Amino acid sequence: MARTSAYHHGDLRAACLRAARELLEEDGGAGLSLRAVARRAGVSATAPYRHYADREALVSAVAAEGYRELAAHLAEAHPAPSTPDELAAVAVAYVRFALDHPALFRAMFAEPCDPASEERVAATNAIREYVRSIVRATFPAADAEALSTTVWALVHGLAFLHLDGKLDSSTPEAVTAQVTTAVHALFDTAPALSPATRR
Amino acid sequence: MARTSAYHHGDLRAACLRAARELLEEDGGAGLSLRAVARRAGVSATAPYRHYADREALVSAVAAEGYRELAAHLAEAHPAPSTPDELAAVAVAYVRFALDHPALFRAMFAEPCDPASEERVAATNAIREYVRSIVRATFPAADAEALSTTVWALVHGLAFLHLDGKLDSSTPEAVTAQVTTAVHALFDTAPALSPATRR
DNA sequence: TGTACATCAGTGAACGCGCGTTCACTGATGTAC
DNA sequence: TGTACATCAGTGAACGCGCGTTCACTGATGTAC
Repeated sequence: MARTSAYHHGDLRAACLRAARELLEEDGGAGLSLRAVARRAGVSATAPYRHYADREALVSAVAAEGYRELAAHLAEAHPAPSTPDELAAVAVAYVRFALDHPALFRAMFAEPCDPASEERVAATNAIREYVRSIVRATFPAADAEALSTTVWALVHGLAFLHLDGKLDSSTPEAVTAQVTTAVHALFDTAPALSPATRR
Repeated sequence: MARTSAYHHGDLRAACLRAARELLEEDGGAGLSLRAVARRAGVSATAPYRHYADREALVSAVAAEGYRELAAHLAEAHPAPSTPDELAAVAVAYVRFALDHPALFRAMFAEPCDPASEERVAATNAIREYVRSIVRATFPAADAEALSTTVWALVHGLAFLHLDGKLDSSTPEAVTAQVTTAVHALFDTAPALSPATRR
């Protein structure tokens, strides 16, 4: 900890982010106020204003962090997928992330995004590029632009429908099965798109 | 109007719903409070409590109405789709509905649904059944359960990504093109699923 | 048809709450000489 | 190495706000006789 004294916090900016994340996990999106964040960081209600212009700025920063974590989580599921099966594993990771961090995921997507937040725009572009590169690797012959939109939408929709209880999310296995089935429905019967590596 | 006097409103329940809808369209989800609804309905702040147990009950009623309207809107796009093209038209209608009523659509999906609201549960089941019946008509040979999940997720994901500005929604044509392309990506290259009626 | 009365659907004052944000301030830190 | 001073990062009181909800109430309506 760089905490140098009781007065000067050390790294309040990061502490606010951490507090905001905790509030999201515990109270859902409703509990995410600047005052609550300050309270949890053990600091006066106005201290965060030294680091964030206003509430919106904090929320954008949280969302951007979420995007980065999501990207890392996907990469962890498979660093460079190039078959439908590997792609399905990444899809499962995407949905899992949403289910494991529901309030964060909602904060990232379920409110109008402030286009003025460069950090946030950059982070979502990174996701988009990541999906595109996977599709390119998996289906070199296909129109990567169109197909990657389709893939992203399918997976994103699965995430939200699960999040909202429209699909059975009672066990991790049920989720995995549904996501895997859906991804295969998109690809397995599509010879024109099939990659060379397919069994 | 059944308005029988200035004191007794006549049909405050319906008026609250209408007011809530207007607030959603104008102010987005943030403006949807019981007090604002009462104000707009021209009634004291506490009058709505005669018709709704609490704020949550009102929101659920609004969401349920939204589901019913969405269903009607889809049926209008095509009463009984049975080809990929017709299904694509319904998909476009789904996404259009989301873009035309963003705050309503978010209220329907983007917050944890109260499972205690029977009206709401029934309405979302209706949507699910509707999607399933379309898939059954279009692909008699397929596993309707699995495929309808895939279709719904794809379309739902497209709706949300457009809503959040992750896809180009600048013109209705752009949206239509993207949705149509995505739906065809799912089906056109899938001979095993193709219906008899396909060209 | 007229009246007494129960019921229904409103009112309005009041409660306590947490919020975002401003402001003048002050304690701690770091830098120039 | 010591000191003066600018700057930085906090504080805490205060602002005005809108919210959900409660409560005792009252005006309007409808029904039984």
